[in-house]
Amino acid sequence: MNGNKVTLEHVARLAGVSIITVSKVLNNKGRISEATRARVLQAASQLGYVANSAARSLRGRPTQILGMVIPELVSPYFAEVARAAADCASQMGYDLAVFTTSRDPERERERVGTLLGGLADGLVFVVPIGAAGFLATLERSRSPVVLVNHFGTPTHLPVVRADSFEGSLAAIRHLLALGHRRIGFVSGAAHSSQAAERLRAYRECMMAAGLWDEQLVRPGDFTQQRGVEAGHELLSLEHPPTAIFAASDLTAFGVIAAARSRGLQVPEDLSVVGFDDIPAAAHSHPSLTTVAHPIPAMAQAAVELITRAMAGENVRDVHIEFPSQLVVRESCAPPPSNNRRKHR
Amino acid sequence: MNGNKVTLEHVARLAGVSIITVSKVLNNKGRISEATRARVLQAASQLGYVANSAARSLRGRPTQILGMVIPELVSPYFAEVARAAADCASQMGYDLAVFTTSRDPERERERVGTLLGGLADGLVFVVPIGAAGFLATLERSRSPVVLVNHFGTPTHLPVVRADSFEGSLAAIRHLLALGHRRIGFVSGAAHSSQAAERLRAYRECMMAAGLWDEQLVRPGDFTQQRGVEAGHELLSLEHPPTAIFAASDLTAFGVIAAARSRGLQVPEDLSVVGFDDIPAAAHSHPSLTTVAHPIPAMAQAAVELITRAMAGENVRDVHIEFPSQLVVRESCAPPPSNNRRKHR
DNA sequence: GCTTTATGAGTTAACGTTACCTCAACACTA
DNA sequence: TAGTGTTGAGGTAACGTTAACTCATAAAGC
Repeated sequence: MNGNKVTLEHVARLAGVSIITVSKVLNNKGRISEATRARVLQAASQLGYVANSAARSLRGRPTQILGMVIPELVSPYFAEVARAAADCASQMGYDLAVFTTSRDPERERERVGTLLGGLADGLVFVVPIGAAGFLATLERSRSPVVLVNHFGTPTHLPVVRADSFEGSLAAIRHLLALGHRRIGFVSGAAHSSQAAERLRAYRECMMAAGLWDEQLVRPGDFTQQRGVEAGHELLSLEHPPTAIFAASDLTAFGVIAAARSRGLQVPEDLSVVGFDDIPAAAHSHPSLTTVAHPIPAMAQAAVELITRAMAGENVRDVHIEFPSQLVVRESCAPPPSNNRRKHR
Repeated sequence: MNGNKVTLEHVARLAGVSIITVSKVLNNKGRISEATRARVLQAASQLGYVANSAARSLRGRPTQILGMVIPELVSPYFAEVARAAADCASQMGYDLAVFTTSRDPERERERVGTLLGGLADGLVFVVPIGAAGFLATLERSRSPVVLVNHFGTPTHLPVVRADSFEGSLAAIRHLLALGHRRIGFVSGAAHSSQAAERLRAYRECMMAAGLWDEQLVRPGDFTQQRGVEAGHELLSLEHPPTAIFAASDLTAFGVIAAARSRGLQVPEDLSVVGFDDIPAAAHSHPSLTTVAHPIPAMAQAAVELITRAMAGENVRDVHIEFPSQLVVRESCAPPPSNNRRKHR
């Protein structure tokens, strides 16, 4: 692997001193004569010595590193969370080590272990899916951990999360208020608890309004590609929807692309609502009506919680929930049938 | 810090076996009776045991982790690089540990040490600024390292980078071809070698055309906020520019915002070119003409190089340069004075 | 009944680093 | 001169884990 690992011993031998002396020089500890110091530094530099942090952390030095385990960085939502957390951590004098797990539970467990086993002083765990047994283990280990967006099994671990239900409800009600009656839904990835919340809000609202139609719900996976496909599926229905609520902004962009390729105008012929409020949502044309999580505030809360936990404060059962909020922009309008009636 | 660290010893004591036996059970090595195995697993689970990866890596096990050291995740450019690399790494069976350094050279050195010192099998180092002595050290250490976007001191370490000069040249020539004569420039952060390349292209091109005017160059820092300020500065000049080339897309958005707040239309009254081609550039209104780095290809190349290096292949002096490319969209048009002349 | 073999468990040592201690040499004070 | 303090260096042990051994015990083969 690593051609020739340079250790303290190599440096010590070259400088003609003991290992301990080298360690002291490099850590600025103890009293060392200028001559020795110079010789050691010269030797270390010559050999390209880099301290082995695994060994160092094994000796119990705090690392000033916060760990973050997150499913992926590919989706803008997670990228934003990582960004915001890195920002907060940096402001508090910590560095953030971000690990992606590709949603593989085994890997997740490993990465969490890597981080808590000496590498990081604390851990922010962005939970993709309720890993019940794992969380219980984590809980018992009493390591400084904060869960972000955990919706599954109840836990005593501190949790920071954003509501998806209320915001989704607001989105559907917004469409209903505009006069829409056939409202399609493209869901998020099957394993996501956030996706489940969004679907639940859609279902409850539509059922309460007596507008529920199973045909109007299409499975999705948060991606733009799937948005295109699902958009075509919905718009090919005998009674196509006049509005579509997508479980992510990317999916919403896909739906819009599908609509355009069929000659439909957004929002004149089709209203579209997304979820996430990624930066592109504000810059797109038309700008996208969407539901926003307050990501910076969430990251701030998570980092603050973890530092409090590391300081020894008891944060058991601290649960902080942030509201989601409908951001009305340009991608929604009254349904075309209403307009026609008006014009006649 | 960590309330009660659970080690193999604790598990062993509870299960009534030796430390080694526990290690064997948890690693599926050696021959263990079913009864013992069950007891050990039960004890480990009960105590919430998580292996200390520092100790483990100290014993020389490969970690299947690639390290990435990157200045920050806040700017979309770096976020995209991290995303793309995580994607590639994941496809090759590795996880990516992303470290941000806030551009602090001391931290940078530390993080690189952390990663190479046992945590990661290899390192992708996204270089913010030429840290000459550090790179020499790294080079001598013979660790598997790939530099991304290194432009400073020559090195034998493998380098993957994207050109900024040619793309910037193309951007300025595009504006010249449209008829612009007064072209403003908002530079990137002072310490960035990429920013320097962009400025160099602007200067050489404008000087060659006999259009150089120092007033037209404003210092920037890649941010949107600074784009707003610099935009106002440039548009307040006695002879304001009819086009502005910004060293980043965010800055370009800032310039556009400044122009709008002064009642100017883009691109009718002011043409704007950005740099980076962040996702929002395609979705903005008007969509942004910009210069793109082929980030996915770069990430792919970097990850491939690092895996080759880890496999023992000699990658000394391998330098791969990707071209930057002008992406023409809607934010540029002929200057208004030209139109007037035509109309008269 | 004795050797061979399989099985399950434990021992030892080492990875690279650092906290804590010891120790030699020398320069002061009383 | 003896005692005290300062300076510079080295020694020992420990962090948690695991590879390579060793060693009992019991089953199988002759």
